[in-house]
Amino acid sequence: MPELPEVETLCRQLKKKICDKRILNTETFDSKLAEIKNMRGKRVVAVKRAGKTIAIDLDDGNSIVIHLRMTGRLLWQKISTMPKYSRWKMAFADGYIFLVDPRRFATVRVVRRKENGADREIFGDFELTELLKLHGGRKTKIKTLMMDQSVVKGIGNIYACEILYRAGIHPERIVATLTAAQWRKIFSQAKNVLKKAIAKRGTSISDWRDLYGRKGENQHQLKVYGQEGKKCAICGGTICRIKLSGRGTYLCPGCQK
DNA sequence: AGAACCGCCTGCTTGC
DNA sequence: TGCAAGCAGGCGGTTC
Repeated sequence: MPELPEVETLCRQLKKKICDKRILNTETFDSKLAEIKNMRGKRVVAVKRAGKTIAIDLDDGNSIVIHLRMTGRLLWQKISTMPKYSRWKMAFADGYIFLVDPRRFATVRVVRRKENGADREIFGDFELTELLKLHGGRKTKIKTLMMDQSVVKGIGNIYACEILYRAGIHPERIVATLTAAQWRKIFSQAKNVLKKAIAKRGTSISDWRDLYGRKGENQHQLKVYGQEGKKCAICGGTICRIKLSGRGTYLCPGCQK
């Protein structure tokens, strides 16, 4: 599922591919997306990521805001042949971008653009002291807090597991009981893990592909996610899987207390 | 207010 | 082999 590194990968590729280009046409193939107007004639002026959402800024002051949710993909093709599970497409002079999504969870909206800063962005205006002031006393579990997009944007299930493993903290740890040192560890590992995943063009554990249909390379860096039953690289213990508010969660019981 | 739960979806896996 | 049930999960909305 696309999280911050995957969406960042797509945005960088989109920027190179469609910036300053005119949209010749758009077309919807899914009744759930019937509301989207035709963006014919609009020129792309910027492509920006905010958390897990992609914003394609247009020259008329509107933005096409895309959220891929679980199984959504954006795919560049030179030919107009529709890939399986296509739900929407944009046509450019030199090719097409298809929104491909078998589960139909992905959303596309056209909104009036408002200048919003990099608030709650882990590589933006994010500040640990501010987060602690707002949420430091919460009774919820740390993994749940990390995945709450209103707290910090971009972290999903895979990276939450990987960050907490590297920080040596149990996903069910209650937020209010974390020490200052542990908070710093989580924050620095979050930046570290996400930065490395961006460099590897994302994690293709199931169906993530980039704009050109290629897999990422970060799945080879995973230490706990999907590694149930395997040996922990640090302590030699066995990686286990638990359910945390309905979501599959991977950890090393030896390293994460 | 804050935490937990539900529904949206459909391909894939599991079990009989 | 075939078919049904169960599973996966981000996020907005609802409930407790």
